Amino acid sequence: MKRVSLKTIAEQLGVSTATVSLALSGKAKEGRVSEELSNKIVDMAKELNYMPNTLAKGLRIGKSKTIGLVIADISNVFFGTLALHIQEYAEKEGYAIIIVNTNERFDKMEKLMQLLKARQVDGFIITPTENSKELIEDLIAEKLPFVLVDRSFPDLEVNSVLINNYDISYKSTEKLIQQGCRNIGLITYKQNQFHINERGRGYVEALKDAGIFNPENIEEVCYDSLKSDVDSAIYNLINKKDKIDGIFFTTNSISINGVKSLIKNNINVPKEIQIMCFDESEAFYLLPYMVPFVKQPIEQMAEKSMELLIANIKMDKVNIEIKQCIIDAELIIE
Amino acid sequence: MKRVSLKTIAEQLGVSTATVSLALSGKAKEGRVSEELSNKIVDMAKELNYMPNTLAKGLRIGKSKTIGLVIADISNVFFGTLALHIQEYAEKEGYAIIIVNTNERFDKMEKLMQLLKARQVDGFIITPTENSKELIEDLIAEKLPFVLVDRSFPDLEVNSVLINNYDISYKSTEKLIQQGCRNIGLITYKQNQFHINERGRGYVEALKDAGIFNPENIEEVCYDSLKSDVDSAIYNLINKKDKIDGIFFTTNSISINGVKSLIKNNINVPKEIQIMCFDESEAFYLLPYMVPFVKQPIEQMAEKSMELLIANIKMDKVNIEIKQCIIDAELIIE
DNA sequence: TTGTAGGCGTTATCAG
DNA sequence: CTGATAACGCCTACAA
Repeated sequence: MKRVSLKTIAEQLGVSTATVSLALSGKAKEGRVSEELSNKIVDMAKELNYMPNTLAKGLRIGKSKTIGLVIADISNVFFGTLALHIQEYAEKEGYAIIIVNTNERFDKMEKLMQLLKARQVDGFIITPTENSKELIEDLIAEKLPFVLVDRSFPDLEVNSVLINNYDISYKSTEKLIQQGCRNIGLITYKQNQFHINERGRGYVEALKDAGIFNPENIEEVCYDSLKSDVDSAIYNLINKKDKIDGIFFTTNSISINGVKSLIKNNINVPKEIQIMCFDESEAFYLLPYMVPFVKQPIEQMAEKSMELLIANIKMDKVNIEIKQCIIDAELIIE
Repeated sequence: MKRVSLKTIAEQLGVSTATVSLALSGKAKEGRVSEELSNKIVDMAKELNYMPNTLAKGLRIGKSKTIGLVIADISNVFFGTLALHIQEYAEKEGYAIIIVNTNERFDKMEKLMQLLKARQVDGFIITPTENSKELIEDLIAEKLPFVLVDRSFPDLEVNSVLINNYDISYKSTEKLIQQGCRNIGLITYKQNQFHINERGRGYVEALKDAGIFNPENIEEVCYDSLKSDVDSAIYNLINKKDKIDGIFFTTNSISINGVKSLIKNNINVPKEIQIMCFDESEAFYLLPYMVPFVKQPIEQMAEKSMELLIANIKMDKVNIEIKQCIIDAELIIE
């Protein structure tokens, strides 16, 4: 049972493939094919269950109608949700999504970008790994359309969709202060990514503005040994001689582990220590107290990313317009 | 800046594209191209940063080296983790993954399957939506390679990778009985999917074998109104005149919501009511007691699925061998 | 209004 | 050992 192609239909009807192509791509209306013939062709296509070969089409018109989605880890709920919405918007626009996971590793990202290029993706949506600026610069040099989401490089003029990391972190820390905290700790990643650093900066500035900043209250953890690092961080914070009364966590993974660790240490939240988390977690709803958190507008981020990317793809590598979008996150304290 | 193709290299070197193709696909060794020329070609390819066009290759050889992954909801951790591992195994084998989300809806699944077929995917890995048997039968009729994961249709002879749903559910319920429960409730989906029904059956049989089955202890909830349905289910269970002393939840989403609801109702777990959940959740680790759960071997499921699928793809639509794999889940009670 | 022909980038076949 | 040439399925000038 061979696949049915334009040729199959053409042969059945004794017409040329060109005519069939025109009829099926709706160009009959433009007076290119008679209505009668056009109808016959459409009927036959349906009868044979014809399905255009996207590969051939892509080869011919130089567009694969495919977008490469490069993320750190699709099993992380934040990225999973982002991917879900990106896929849905993409589908609406006729694009398919090829997903790849970098696991936060530069070498994987490099390899996977090559793979996606070889597949002639029309564009990329990327949450870049630490220190991957050069890979992004490659894209610019090659004039390939792309959008960075969630993360970016401050000194690179590229399309990006971010949240207001600094502001929302400032606001979160300020909230802790308003609620009476005077000695607030921070647990963040030891790394070099702009979006994370901005969160830390928001924390620092809020405390400085309140005149209660203490650099010793900052704990850094590593992605690869997260659990134990967070445990030590919490240990350090709760055993300071100046008693800590608040903690700001800069990512969802740190938040979950931090809360877990506080519970393990029998810390009474929020009486002894008040907290402020990044990202929602269903886990929080199992606790007897409301866990305040920064809610990222994931769906809008997905929508905006697709919008920017498709706009860029459409203007076809010429006259590329750069847009840096900031979408406000929301502080949920109920 | 035009893309570099075989032709570009051929022109630079004054040889034919055929020779370039042979050299680059490593067929020089087979004595088809002189080592000297072959080296020159490889060097030039590197210099020009040549990248084969997967679309063209796919068109030519009739294989896209792409696999369609059809799942319910990539933002669900279970599917996210599955997707992560599937992508990694696929990558190792030179395949890319196009992910689509059905949101458990038949019409979406139908549409998305068409989309994937048009993209000439070489095979499918599918977690089929309820009542989607006919779509699977279409695949069989079209002789397209595929594997069902997590879910299947018992009366269909197809490749599938499942867990031992009946056994592990029997075992879980039995465990509750051993721990002293005598009046055990069930919360499950009101639906028609084999894997879920098997979990229910395990529960029923374990109770029957112990002589303590009571059909009134079964509560059914709907996917579309999960939260409120689970709340009512819990309400019903805890207000029975024959006091419930144990509950078995058949999926991860039901488990989380169930636990949440028990907490809201100030039920003392496990003193008043012991529970048994499906799938791990980081949420469980925030609770002051160990939440027992059924741990699915997600990575092995991913590996096995890819293995089966690739084996099927390789034997090229002829002599298709069907394999139904059951991988044992594990009861984690610490 | 319809058909012919060429080409997108590859690979496979067959000569030379 | 190397090179023409055809073909994969589709689109699109251009010709008829």
